[in-house]
Amino acid sequence: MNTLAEENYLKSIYHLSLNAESVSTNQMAALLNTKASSVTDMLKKLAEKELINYTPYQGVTLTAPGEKIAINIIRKHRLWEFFLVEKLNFKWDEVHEMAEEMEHISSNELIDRLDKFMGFPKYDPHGDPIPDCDGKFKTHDLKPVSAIDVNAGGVICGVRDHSPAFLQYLEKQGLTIGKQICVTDIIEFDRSMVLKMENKTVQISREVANNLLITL
Amino acid sequence: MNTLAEENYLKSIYHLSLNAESVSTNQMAALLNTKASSVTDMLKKLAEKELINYTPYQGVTLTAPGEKIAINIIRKHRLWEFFLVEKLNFKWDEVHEMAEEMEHISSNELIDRLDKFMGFPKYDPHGDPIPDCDGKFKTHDLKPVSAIDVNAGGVICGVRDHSPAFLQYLEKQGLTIGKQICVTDIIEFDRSMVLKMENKTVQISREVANNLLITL
DNA sequence: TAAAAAATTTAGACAAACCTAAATATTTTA
DNA sequence: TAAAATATTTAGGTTTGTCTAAATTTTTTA
Ligand SMILES: [Mn+2]
Ligand SMILES: [Mn+2]
Ligand SMILES: [Mn+2]
Ligand SMILES: [Mn+2]
Repeated sequence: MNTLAEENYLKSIYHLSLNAESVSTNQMAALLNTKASSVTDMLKKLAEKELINYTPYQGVTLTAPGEKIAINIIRKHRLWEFFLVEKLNFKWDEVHEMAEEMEHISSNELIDRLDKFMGFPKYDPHGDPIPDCDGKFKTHDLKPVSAIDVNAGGVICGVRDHSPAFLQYLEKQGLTIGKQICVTDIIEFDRSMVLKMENKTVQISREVANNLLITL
Repeated sequence: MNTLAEENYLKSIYHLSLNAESVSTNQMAALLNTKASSVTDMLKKLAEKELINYTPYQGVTLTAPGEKIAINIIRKHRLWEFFLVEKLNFKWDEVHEMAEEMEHISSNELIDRLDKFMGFPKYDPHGDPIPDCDGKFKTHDLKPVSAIDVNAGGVICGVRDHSPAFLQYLEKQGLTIGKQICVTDIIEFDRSMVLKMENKTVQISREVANNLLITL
């Protein structure tokens, strides 16, 4: 099928496309921890296979077949993360690197059975939606905590930053998926936010508030 | 750590070493579906890393570190096969290729937790022993059915041939791991064997008898 | 035990996926 | 709107793991 490198490039293009019309060479190089010239080489190869639309200097978008492959990789990534947390008791900050490897196991039959084995979960441990075997999924409508006002609140349903450092911090504060929060104050000096939770109050920086997502 | 190709070579050397003092270049080329010259290149590389003992023209053996790596790959292979059969309901003839990929997932913590999740199984779906996290395992003392006499018998505990064709054939005849059998007759003409099982009788060729293993 | 046959290694290439440095195109800014 | 700055591509290499063809070593056989 496709090589591991090709799969990682397609997945990166998909992720970066969520925040912009088209994706630039440098964006990809930064995300993939590689050099712009290496990205250009791969873009030519993916364009040759008609998995991306590529015009030199103008950035790239996925074609329909390219997007299908990208979504399938993401499906595998998230299902394996769910497995690692729910069945093998890993913490949500420990699973990403393992899933980066496991997402390349090729069998679709395997992943469909894994999906069934776990009861067709809809969201991964970080709150991200898991595409079904046809690539369909719905995102709930999320807002960063930083975007809501005093006395408003909601349920924590996702994170923007998936780094272990951030996830560990949230865990320690009890700010995990499914928790109800309410903003009780915004400190004028640095715009940090005071959150009321079921049985305690925590104060988070603007930076943290930007990366913590809730549903209203 | 080691590349996927290196791991596959080490594993092959381990498997071939079970039937001979040292392993030849051509044996490896046949098993790995590659050319002898490619094998020579890799042997130099593995010798450089001190994972094998290699004298040109004289074949190879694993060093202690090389064997440790090989056994760990085999541990992963067999645990994933067990998972696929016991948890995802694959048949024993369907899992080998998937496990060939999964055995290269690098995390040992993952495999140790998988082991625990499944209750520390001792044998894989084909009857092969699963090394524990220290690389230790014991093989039960097996004989091919072809080596036993009329009126002798035992319990099916392994296979020598892991091909889907052979495994499917055994499945169809009910000759699966754990079944009790007894040799009731050996046909003089072609030395095929008649086996009595719990509630039926089957006749198998010499070829099949050579590849079916039992404990006495 | 010397030739023939077989096994193995060496030499020289190639594709994939990277890299650095140089060239070129695009965008920003004065 | 022309420099300057930035982004991207091209040119030329490297490493890994493969290949074919040729050379060499070992084993078999007559
Ligand atoms: Mn992840
Ligand atoms: Mn995730
Ligand atoms: Mn197997
Ligand atoms: Mn097996």
